[in-house]
Amino acid sequence: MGIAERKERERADMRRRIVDAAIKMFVEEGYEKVSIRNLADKIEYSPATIYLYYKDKDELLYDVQKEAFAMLAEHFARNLTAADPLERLEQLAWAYIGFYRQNPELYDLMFIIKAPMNAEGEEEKWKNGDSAYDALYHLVAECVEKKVIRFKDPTVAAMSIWAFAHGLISLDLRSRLKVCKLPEKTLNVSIDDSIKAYLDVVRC
Amino acid sequence: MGIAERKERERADMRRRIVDAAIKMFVEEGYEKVSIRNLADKIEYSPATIYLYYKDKDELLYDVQKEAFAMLAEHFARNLTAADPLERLEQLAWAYIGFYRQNPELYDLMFIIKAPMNAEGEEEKWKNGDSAYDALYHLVAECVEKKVIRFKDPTVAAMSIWAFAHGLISLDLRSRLKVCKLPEKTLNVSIDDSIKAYLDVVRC
DNA sequence: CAAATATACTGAACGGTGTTTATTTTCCAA
DNA sequence: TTGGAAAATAAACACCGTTCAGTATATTTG
Repeated sequence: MGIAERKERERADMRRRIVDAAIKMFVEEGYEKVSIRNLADKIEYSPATIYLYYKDKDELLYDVQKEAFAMLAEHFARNLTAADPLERLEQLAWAYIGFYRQNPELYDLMFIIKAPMNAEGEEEKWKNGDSAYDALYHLVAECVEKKVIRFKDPTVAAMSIWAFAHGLISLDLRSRLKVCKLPEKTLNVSIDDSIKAYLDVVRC
Repeated sequence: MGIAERKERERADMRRRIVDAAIKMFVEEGYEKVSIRNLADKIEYSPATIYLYYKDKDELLYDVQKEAFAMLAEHFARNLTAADPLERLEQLAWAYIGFYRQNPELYDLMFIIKAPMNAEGEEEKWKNGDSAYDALYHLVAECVEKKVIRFKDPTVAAMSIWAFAHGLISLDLRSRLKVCKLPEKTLNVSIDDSIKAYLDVVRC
């Protein structure tokens, strides 16, 4: 009777193996190289086998995205140490951009690439981003309540702050900041300066 | 001797025909459907012919992107009417998001899709975005100079404001704002509210 | 005007993608 | 040991961007 349980365990193990290989490929070789065939090669199975464990590539990427968000959550936990909410908000901002700089390909999957959002049938939810957004929301809500930032509504504040950071990052990731005509060397500096300036503007 | 000129004109005409068809397909069918084969079908030539006029798809999309930026420039020209710089900055913000709502697929090509940035050899420039960025920069610089916004440095200010608007739009375009748990109906309202709140925060 | 050459175009192929199906191999219970 | 279920796969389908050999058309030359 332990057989059904073992089968289930083996199934979970295989899904783990697939997702782990995919994460590794994302980080080491980039999104473009993560094809079903390359992935199958990496885990030494045939491409068709992957479809016994995932209904399509979108569903697989949804799981990879989930893993990436778990990494972000851990990163936040390590870096959000201050007691003061405003200080913690600054730590959140730097942790966020720090995560992007360490894992640009994963950032892409989490916030830009369309594929993983096609999983989860019919606009139900998108649970993967919940933990990260909740962390932001509750922190921002505390800042609004204690009147340390110039926003009135916590939902609007959270959306705005997130949008600003994501906007900067995604323009950088897609080479659109070239237009600002800054020497390549000083571009990262300018991004950091923009974040500092934003925090100054937002602060009460 | 008019032959060389006519040949050149015919070549330009063909490139026009290709770009026009591509723009049409972008707007009507979306990025995914714009394949060389579909495009060739649309203009009633063989796929190989397109490669006589464009070295690869990236170069073609670069020209489509250029066309899209021309449309944005026209959109700005129609909507930036106020004399007061702060008021004009608000008009710019609403014109920007208005353009996105009218042409989400083109916005994608202009600011998110990687392909067109692979054209133009070796990190030379990215001229397509110049006119739009210049419009933003000069307006923001005027606002900084006249001390109507809470930024000190115009470059940082322009980057920040652009990043905020783009962040909001690109999160919306890629369905990441789902996480904010707002009824679909009120999501657009929230985006508008965020922009209004941002303008309030930025204003002196 | 005819022949030679340059130009414009295309059919077919190459190597890649995600995905499906028919078939084979492996495992486990009777 | 054998029959049937489960797991894995080889091969194919329908796409994709791109290249190349070959054909048809237009132009220049003798």
